[in-house]
Amino acid sequence: MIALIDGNNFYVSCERVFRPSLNDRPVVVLSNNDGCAIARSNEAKALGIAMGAPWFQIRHLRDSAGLVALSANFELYGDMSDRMMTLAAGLGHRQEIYSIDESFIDLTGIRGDLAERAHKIRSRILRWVGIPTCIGIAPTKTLAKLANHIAKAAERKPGSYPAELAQVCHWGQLPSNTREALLAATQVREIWGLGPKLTAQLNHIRIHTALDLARLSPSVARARWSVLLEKTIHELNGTSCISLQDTALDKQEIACTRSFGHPVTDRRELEEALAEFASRAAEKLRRQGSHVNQVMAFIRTSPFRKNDAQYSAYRIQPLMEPTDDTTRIIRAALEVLKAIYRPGFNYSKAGVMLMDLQPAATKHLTLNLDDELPAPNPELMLTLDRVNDRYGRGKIKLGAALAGEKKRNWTMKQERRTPAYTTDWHSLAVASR
DNA sequence: TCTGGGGTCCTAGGACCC
DNA sequence: TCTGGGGTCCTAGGACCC
Repeated sequence: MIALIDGNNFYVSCERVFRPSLNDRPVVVLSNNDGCAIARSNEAKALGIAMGAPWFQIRHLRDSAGLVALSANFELYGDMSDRMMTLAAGLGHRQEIYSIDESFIDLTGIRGDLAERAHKIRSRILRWVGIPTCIGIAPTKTLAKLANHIAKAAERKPGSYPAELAQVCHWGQLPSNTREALLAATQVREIWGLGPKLTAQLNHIRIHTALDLARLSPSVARARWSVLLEKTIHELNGTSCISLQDTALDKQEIACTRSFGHPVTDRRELEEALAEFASRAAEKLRRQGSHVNQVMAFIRTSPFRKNDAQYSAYRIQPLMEPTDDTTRIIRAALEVLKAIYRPGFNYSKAGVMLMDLQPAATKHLTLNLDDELPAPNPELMLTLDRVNDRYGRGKIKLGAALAGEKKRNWTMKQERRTPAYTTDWHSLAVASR
């Protein structure tokens, strides 16, 4: 059996731990730039706020419905996630951390009543970390996701599901007619791995529910669509095809991309933004212990500004030799900008991606293949990372990423950010007497 | 006025080989 | 009129995830 445990409305729940006054109120957490809602409390969902709803479209609910909006505070969420995951691991012997708020846990070899055990872990996480969770238990990952989905729905809408399914749903314990009824009540779109495109195509051949899909021939699914859909069908029928991945693999690519707080036209400003993104990406690269062979950079206008002329371009810059040196990575990103920049556009977004990564250890000899480049400087990079780890991100930067005299239109808007309660001494909550 | 960011996997098709 | 067959590797783009 496999369990899927995840935090309910995770970002909102993290904020509520430190601001209990947000309980029972409609709350959303906004994406970078305060652009759109990326987490919603149950009360906010009840107001009809969709995932990804632009803030300017729902802002009126502040006055009419008491909606509270907060800027995303990823430092806080990451730390709360670590605490939650550590306790969740107690469910079984192996854990796959699937996202910031979800993990799969292998329950093989665990004796006793699994649902009871899940309830215990759940209340421990609630008590010690303050995050409410739901748990699905099933023989495959796809069914565990589905069971988790049911556990949440049963908690949120008590009338429409059997009460014992709320919070913890143990698929394996359900009678087969109940399982069938639940599959029939689940829309195809809600199944893990089925997005809008596949859903539309399946609906077209009159497959609407999880039960319909479970009855589709796997080989037909493979021939007409792909091996992914074939696996999903097997998984819905209880045959495990997607294994637990309990050791985190190195990233195959590393990206840093941002939308700008205001439109940017100036080339100098784009240079500054790309240099900053390249630096951030290089830090992630060194933390993973990898070297990069190709640097991709892009700039684009906003497709939402219908009256603006549109332009979007990217290019991949191969490096002379694999490196983790910020200076070289910035240089490559700026080479790309030189090639793709066109004046006269309102740029709204840019980014740097590091592709074709390899472990740093496999590089045996260093050739200085390009005389014009300064030699890589590992000591400088080490110092840079140490200082920034200790005193906060971006305290020291290389010249290209420094602000010019101009105002920085490209920086993010974050007007409603809460403090980093758990990772910054100066932001600790104070208990007053 | 105002619409996120960071990933993975699969497939089709082209280049190239003998 | 009619112009092989089979294989590998790589890449761009699509679809999906949270």
